This record gives sequence, C-alpha cells and structure tokens, in this order.
Amino acid sequence: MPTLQDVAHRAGVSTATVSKVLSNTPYFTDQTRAKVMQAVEELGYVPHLAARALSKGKTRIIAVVFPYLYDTLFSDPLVLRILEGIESETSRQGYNILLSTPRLNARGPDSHYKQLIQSGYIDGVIALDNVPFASVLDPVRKRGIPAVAIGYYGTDFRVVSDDVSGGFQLMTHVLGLGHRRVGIITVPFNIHYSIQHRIAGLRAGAEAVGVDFDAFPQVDGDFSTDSGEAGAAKLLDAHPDLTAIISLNDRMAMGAILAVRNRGREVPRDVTIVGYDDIPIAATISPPLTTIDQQAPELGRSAMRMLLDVFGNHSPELVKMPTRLIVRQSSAAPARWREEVATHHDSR
Amino acid sequence: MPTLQDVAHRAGVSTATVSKVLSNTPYFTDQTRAKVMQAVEELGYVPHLAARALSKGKTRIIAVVFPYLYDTLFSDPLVLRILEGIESETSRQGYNILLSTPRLNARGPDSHYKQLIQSGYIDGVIALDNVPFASVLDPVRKRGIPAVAIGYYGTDFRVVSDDVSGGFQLMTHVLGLGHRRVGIITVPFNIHYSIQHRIAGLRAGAEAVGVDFDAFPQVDGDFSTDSGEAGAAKLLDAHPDLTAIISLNDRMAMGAILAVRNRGREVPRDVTIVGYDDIPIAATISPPLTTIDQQAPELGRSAMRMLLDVFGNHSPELVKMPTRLIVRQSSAAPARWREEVATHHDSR
DNA sequence: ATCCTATAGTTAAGGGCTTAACTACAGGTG
DNA sequence: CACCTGTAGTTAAGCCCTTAACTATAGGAT
Repeated sequence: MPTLQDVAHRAGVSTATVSKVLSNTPYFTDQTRAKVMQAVEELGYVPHLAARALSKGKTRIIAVVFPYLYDTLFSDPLVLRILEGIESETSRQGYNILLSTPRLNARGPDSHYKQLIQSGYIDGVIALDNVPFASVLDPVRKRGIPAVAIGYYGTDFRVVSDDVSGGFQLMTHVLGLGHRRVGIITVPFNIHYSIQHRIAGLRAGAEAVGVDFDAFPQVDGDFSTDSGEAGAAKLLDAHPDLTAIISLNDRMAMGAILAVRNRGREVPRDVTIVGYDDIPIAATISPPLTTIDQQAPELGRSAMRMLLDVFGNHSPELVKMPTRLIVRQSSAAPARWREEVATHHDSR
Repeated sequence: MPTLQDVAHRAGVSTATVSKVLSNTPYFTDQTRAKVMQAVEELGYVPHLAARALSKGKTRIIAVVFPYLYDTLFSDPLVLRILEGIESETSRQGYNILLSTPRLNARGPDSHYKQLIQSGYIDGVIALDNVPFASVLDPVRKRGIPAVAIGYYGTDFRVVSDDVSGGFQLMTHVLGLGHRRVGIITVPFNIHYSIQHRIAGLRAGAEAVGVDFDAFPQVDGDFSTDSGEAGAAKLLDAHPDLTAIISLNDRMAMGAILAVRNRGREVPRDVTIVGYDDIPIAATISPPLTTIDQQAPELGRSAMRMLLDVFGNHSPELVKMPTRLIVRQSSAAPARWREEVATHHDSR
C-alpha cells in the first residue's frame, strides 16, 4: 500500500506538505495542491488509520456498548433500532462503530472490555446503561473518555426516553376509554430501570383522572411473550372483571392477547390490551396493538450528536425523548361503557 | 496512561524484554517475568492498540459488514441473530467487531466504506453479501484482506444457509399433510439471492412427491407483512380453492394469516400457512407459525471460525448450514383430506 | 535601501510498540 | 583450554502519520 512518503516523492514535495494538503491546513498554492492530489489519485493512496491514530491520539472509532445482561439483548428489536439511529448519525459524521457487548455482573464488566476501553482505541462511548447494580461506564469514566449513556445511569451526559410520559399516555388512554378495572403486567425493577419511570407515569396518569392506582392488580413478567401470557392468565383468573390490561412491553402484551383468547374472550371486545415499545410486529398482529413509540432511532441519533458535543467540550443537557401513543385496534371502550353510551344516545 | 517504557523503567529492564514477556516469547527467567508482571500490575499498564497495530500491521478488529440495501436491514431479526453469533465467537477469540453498514448501489459501496477497508484498520471482514448486482467485498478482495461471506457471493470462503433444503422441507411438509392446491408468496430474485435456492428447494420437494410445481400460483412480495397480506389476498381471490400458502419469510406469512382471516376463514382449519426464518415472534403469534429455522447464530459463529481459518492460511470449504423445519399449529391437513381420513377410519 | 509580514514549504521529532540483530555469559564438549 | 551452543537480555530501527519549529522568499511599508 502506498504511504504518505510515496505520495510526497511522486508529487515532489515533503510529507508534511502532503499531510497539510490532505488536512486542509492553510498556506499552500493551488498548484501544490493539484500536484499532491494527482499523486494521491494515481497511487490510490488512503491514509493508514492506525498510524494516524498513534500520531493524533484520535481514532475516529466510537464504541457502542450494549451490556450482555440478559439473553434478550439480541432478540430485542429496540436495540437494533437504537443501533440504526446511532449508525446513521455516526456514519454521517465519518466515525466508525466498534460494537462491544461486555458480559456484566455485580463486579462490573469483563476484563477484555476494560482492556479495550483503556487501549486508546476509542474516542468515545455510547452505552446502553440501564441496570442499577453495575455500570459499563465505570472504566470509561475512570479513563476520562467522553461518554454518553442511553438510560438512567452512567454519566452526566444522557439520553433517555421519557418513560414517565409514556406511562402517563398509556394510562390516560385506557382510562379515557372508560376502563376502571385495569390489570398491569410489569417486570421487577432491578431488571430494567426505566420500568420504575413507566410505573410512575401510570400512577400519575391514574391520579390525573382521579383513580386509585394502587387498587389495580399487578403481576411480574420478564419481558418475554410467555411471561406475558402467564401474567395475563393470572390477572384474568384472579380478577375476572378486568376490562383492560396494560403491559409494559409489546411482547408481553402479545402473550396477554393469547391468554385472553385462551379464555374464550376477545381483544378488544372483552379486554383491551396495550403494550409499550411499538416493535415492528406490533402494527401487523391481530388485532394491531395500541402501544407507545419510544422513537428508538432518534434516541440513538441524539446520543451520537450529544457525544459530538462532549467532544467539543460542551456540556449537553439531558435529552428526554418524547414518546408517542400509537392507538390501534387492541384498545377500545369497555362493553358496559359502550352500552351506557348507546343507552344515553337512544334516550335523547 | 503508562507506556511500555514506564513499565520497563519500573521493572529495571528494556522495553524489548517487557514486550517479549507480555507476548510470551521464550528466553527469559521466571524472575524477570515476575518483575515485569509486577510493574504492569502496579502501573495498570494496558497496551496501546493503535501503536501495536502500527507496528504489527494487525489490529484485532474485524469488520462486520451489513450492506444497507433496503430499510429492512435494521428491522430484520435475522440480522441481529447472525450478529449475535459472530459476536459470541469473536469476543471469545479476543477480536473486536467494527460494524459497518455501507450504502450499496450498482456502482458499488460508498467511498467512506472503501476508505475504511483500505485504511489498515481491519484484519478481516465478515459480510452479508446476498445481492447479485454489487458486492461489498470487491474492495476487500482488491486489497487482499481475508474475508468470509455469509451468502452466495463475494469470496471463495462462504457460509450459507442450506436454502434448498429449507425449501424442500417446507414443501414436503405441506404436501405430506395432503395439500395439493398450494399458493406461494415469494420475492423478486434480485432482492435476495437465497430466494432462488428456496424456490429450487420447493420445486425439488414437489417433484419428490410427484406434483407439478409449475401449477402452483405464485405472487411477489417484498418481505414486509403488508406485502404478505396483499399477496395472500391476491392468491386467495384468484384461487379460492387454495388450502395452503407457503411464504418465503415469516413476516409475509403473518400478513397472509391476516388476509385469510379478513376473508372469514381460519388458519389452519381452512388454509395452512407456513413461513421461513423462525423469527422470535413466530412461536408466539396465533396460531404459532410452522417455519424454517436457519440457525442464524450458528451461521455467524461459523463465519467467524472460518475467518480464523483463513487467517491461518487454510482454505476452508463452503459451510452449508442445515435448516430445521419447525412444525407449529399454523399447518394442518386440509379439511377434505381430514374428512377422507375420518371416513376411511369409520369404514373399518 | 531596510525591515517587517504574510505566505509557502521543509525538517525532524515524536507517538508506543515489535522484532531483527546483536552482546554477554554460563556450561558442556573434545 | 579453546570452542561452540543455548539462554537471557539489550539496542535500535521501523511501522506511518502529524505538527511544532524552522527557513526562504516576495511584496509592501517606512
């Protein structure tokens, strides 16, 4: 492969000149520039990134860190959407993505990852950091590498989905349809931190409507469809009068739909089901799922833009990404309510 | 950050000795080794990868290249599963993944990507290469970088899913259930090369059973659920006597289920639907989908192992990953057939 | 005519690591 | 005792690029 030297010889100038021309440093004539560019062209010269990295101390690589915590990482469409957003912004800015999925336990991330972070290979880090008990950003902070977290932990610079608002939108939608007997499928707090915020949003939504949130039965799932089915089964068996179930992710909501059907009832005629995340499949199942769109790609793009800000020595403020309620056919007014409305309508 | 020099000073030896100790080159005493290791420990020394890369010409980075061809890239669960497999093997071997998603058109991949490939940053490439009209591996080959393709194109070293066998399994399953009026939802060949092979498998399956494949109506979709619904609608309206629909991916199959329902018919009672890919959701929709498991993670792992083989100057042979037929509730014997069997049974 | 400034380009050091080539020495061999 | 060999460690060049510090020159101001 041709080097800077080769280009310099061919163009009849020094390596410094070539370097400066290529980096657009001022003070050279158009003629020189042309000579250099021609030599570059003819030789097919491409700068050697490792050499540049050594010399500049910058690699143009940013690490995208998804801790490998639970098996869901690679089956979670959300992760891919976030990655998509990061990728689009990253490649637009001429950076490269090094994908790292460290194993994380209570003593912290694995040592291979820690080495990577300290190896000088990485200009910045974007991490999905959402578990309270350990952070993949500890070694990053220690090393003083610019970092942005997508989540509630890790660094000063963070992008989060507005989970409170998402929960609020979901609850007020369901209550607004007239439901008053609502079951909730959640997951234990320690699995995913944002769940706390979604619950807080649900609670705020109930309060806004003047309904006692604590009266609503709750069961724990683990994000999986199966756990959603089991959870909904438990709810429906213990509280046959439920007219709506709020599930804190779409996959559990899909399980809940199955559970309703298995009991000979229908969605949304007998039971309204709403989910959270708006995974791609949510729009195309039967019935299409009412859910919350987290705008995952935008979350990723924001994180990258924020990282660039940090590179520029700014101190960007927390970005709270708005959520959007997507109303589809899985939610409807409860039967009794519908009757009342009909009656009321008739009596006019 | 401490450097090799610092370690050398502290241990009272030369930098060469430190380097050799760390790379386990023979000819040093246990005492020296201990001194060096202690200094490393005390200083928290971690080798500077850019410097090592420059000096060795190796970076321990492998590029995972997913051409950004169609919007489905980041909503395709298969991609993520393959990535999972690559990641697991890659991190086990102490390599890092640089994720690249070049924009690809008929003139080849974008120039940022080409620069990356030529930049000396990358030891090897694993690419998803499945479109006939251009290859992301062209620049890689030109540069002589070891590469493995997951797909039908690109290099001598390839890992493919055995699409022919997948098609064969699907067709013989459907015909074996007794169906003889079968519709097929496919996609145009030029979108995804493996489709040709799946079709060839379908044909072989039909021939094995002695059925005329060309008599089966076909429609084109584009992998999306919507296109599956539209395709199935077209098939069912033009051929109301169809008792089974084979869709060449799961998302289109899910659309087909909707189309069947929209016509007041049921799956699998009236129409059998089978898909391809076994995306995570396939097991949990209603009815659970009969489909083909491509073993995507294993595909990824194989690719990485093959790449290591190429590094070792071997010439690994094509790996054809077997597919597995997953029979779930969306496929069943056709109604008439069931009657006949019942009659037959009664008459005994 | 002298001095200064802005422009154009060069020289050479340095970034951190690997490794070929070399030195030094202890112990074994004839 | 001279010589060789295997072991232990060192020296220094090289990987390719960037950049601070420097030189050289032309033109304008005084």
